[in-house]
Amino acid sequence: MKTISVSKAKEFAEEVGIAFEQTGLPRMAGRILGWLLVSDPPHQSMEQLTNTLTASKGSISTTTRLLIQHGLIERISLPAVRHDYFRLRSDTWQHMIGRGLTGEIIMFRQLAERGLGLLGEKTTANSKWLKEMLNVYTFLEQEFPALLERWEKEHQKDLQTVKQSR
Amino acid sequence: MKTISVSKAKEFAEEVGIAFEQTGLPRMAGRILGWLLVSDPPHQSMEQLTNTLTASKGSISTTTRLLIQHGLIERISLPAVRHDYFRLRSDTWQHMIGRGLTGEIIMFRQLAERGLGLLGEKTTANSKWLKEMLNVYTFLEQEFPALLERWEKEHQKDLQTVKQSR
DNA sequence: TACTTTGTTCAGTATTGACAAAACATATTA
DNA sequence: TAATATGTTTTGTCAATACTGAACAAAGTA
Repeated sequence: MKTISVSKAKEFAEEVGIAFEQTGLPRMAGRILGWLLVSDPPHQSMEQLTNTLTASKGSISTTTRLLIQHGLIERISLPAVRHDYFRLRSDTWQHMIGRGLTGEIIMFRQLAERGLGLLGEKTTANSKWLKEMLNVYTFLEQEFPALLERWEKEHQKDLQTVKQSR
Repeated sequence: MKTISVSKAKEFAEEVGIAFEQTGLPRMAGRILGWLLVSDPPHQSMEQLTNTLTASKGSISTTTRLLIQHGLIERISLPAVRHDYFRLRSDTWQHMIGRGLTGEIIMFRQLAERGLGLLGEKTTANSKWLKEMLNVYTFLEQEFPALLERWEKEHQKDLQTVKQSR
């Protein structure tokens, strides 16, 4: 029976921190997510978070609120327990994808529109370029959700397979 | 005949700057891209860039090099002209997509793998979650290029339509 | 060879933003 | 009401980094 190494888990939390920093969230947000991804149990109190991540209460408090607003984690409370716990939401990856990928697609589609609006009716090398950009991102904006739906369907099958193999 | 407003174009460059900042590039990189998207002519000298963006030579020099490395712009030189020009590459949007969307997909797929590696064989609430995450991002990593190829095919058709309508 | 034009590199500055620490607020138990 | 536990908000500090400005390099012109 292999027990998970806490120090390795902390390293992992740091890595996730770096990764999420690249997506625009504060590093601490990624650290919390990273830890919640591998912590046992999957729900952790604020005290546990401050200890394992060696961060201040204030930082954890602010960042957990941010993550809750983004729909990535949720606060849970147990009866007869003073403090709350945080855990990943079951649909966190949907939100991650929506915030990152879908958000970027929409942003660039809007930029292309604005740029074309500036150029007006004139057809220049630039307008040709911008039209192509608008074209791609509009396409992605339509097709990307369809792609995710396709995954969900295939995923349903996977789950059934898992059930059968029990 | 509507002439493009320079001040509006500068505003646009600033907006693109903000947008690209969110994707991890320096703001100045986005400003340059934004200006090149609407400037007339589509190729601009370093002096023109320093003037319109009110930025220092050094900043433009450093940032154009960065953009060239990323494959987003290219340096062009005209015969009998001392200075060089910069312009968008025709395949810039492919690089934008690759850097942003594809990169993010790969990054998160790798994170899920690392997390699962940490948990080992144990099946917990977390491992179930991570497996799902790995599942989605692996799916996206495979299907996203296919999606782009599909666009390119449909795009070929568009171009032919344009030719016919001339 | 001097001079000008063009572009790069580097040192210093300024700005941004994440974080810690402490003050503050709220609620629970005694 | 006092005392304790829990969580939030705010203020200040520090670090990262984009940017400016100046020194420097290279290459073309007189």
